[in-house]
Amino acid sequence: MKLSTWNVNSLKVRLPHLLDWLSLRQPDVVCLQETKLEDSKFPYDAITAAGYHVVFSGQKTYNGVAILSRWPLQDAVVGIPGWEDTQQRVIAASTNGVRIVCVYVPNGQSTDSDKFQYKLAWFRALTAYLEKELLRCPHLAVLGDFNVAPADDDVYDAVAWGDGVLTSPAERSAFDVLLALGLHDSYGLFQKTAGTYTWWDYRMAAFRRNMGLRIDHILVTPALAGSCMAWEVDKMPRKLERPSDHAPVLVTFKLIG
DNA sequence: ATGGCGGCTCGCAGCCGA
Repeated sequence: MKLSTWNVNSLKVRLPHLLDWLSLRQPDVVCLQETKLEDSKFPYDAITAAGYHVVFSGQKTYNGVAILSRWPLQDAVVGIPGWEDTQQRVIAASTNGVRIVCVYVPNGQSTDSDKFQYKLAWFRALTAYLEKELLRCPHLAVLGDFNVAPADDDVYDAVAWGDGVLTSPAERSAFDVLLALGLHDSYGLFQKTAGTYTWWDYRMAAFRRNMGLRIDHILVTPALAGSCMAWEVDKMPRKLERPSDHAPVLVTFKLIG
């Protein structure tokens, strides 16, 4: 079973890349972020024609999330239940016995902004939500763009980034609190390689110079971690013309059944 | 090194992302 996550930065623009990538890599489950599409404009037909079931929640211009799966998707839940949010950043569903939670964590803009306070509040709400979900779902994975580089090794120049947004102690603490619920960052299950990133700025030839951050993550319960065989960031789509600034991340599981 | 890039919009400039 192969699970993946990809911030596509506009599904309208990136649909050809996505369809090519699905055909090439054949992931079983794909979580998408920043679709930037109203639900009425979601490319449902193209994705089902590619052999995937899909659930989605979007809005105009910003945000928007979706889950694609080879298997039927059941019990879809949009947003964080009981927590009001006008921004479409979370969708969850069950497929092939695994609870999938797709997240697009707020960016935060700068640590002294209102948007940063929203980011921290959002993390608290997500944590409370997942705490309950974990009680009933031993096979659960949280995939998405977390907008947090958990450690200095996840930043091409930790000194330059300092305590700013994406690397601040407050955000790293929020991320750690999430893991403390009983989730593993699947990247940490394997040998780490220096310079492993999932996002590169469009500017400054950042991708060519590997000036990136590891901010897209796949978190898994202990039951899933035990069958996790591989973690990978696929840099190929980042090399295409008009790429997303994020590359897809994949994990492979050896599951019974 | 946040500016350069690239997405979006009742667009032609400004907001937002990371």
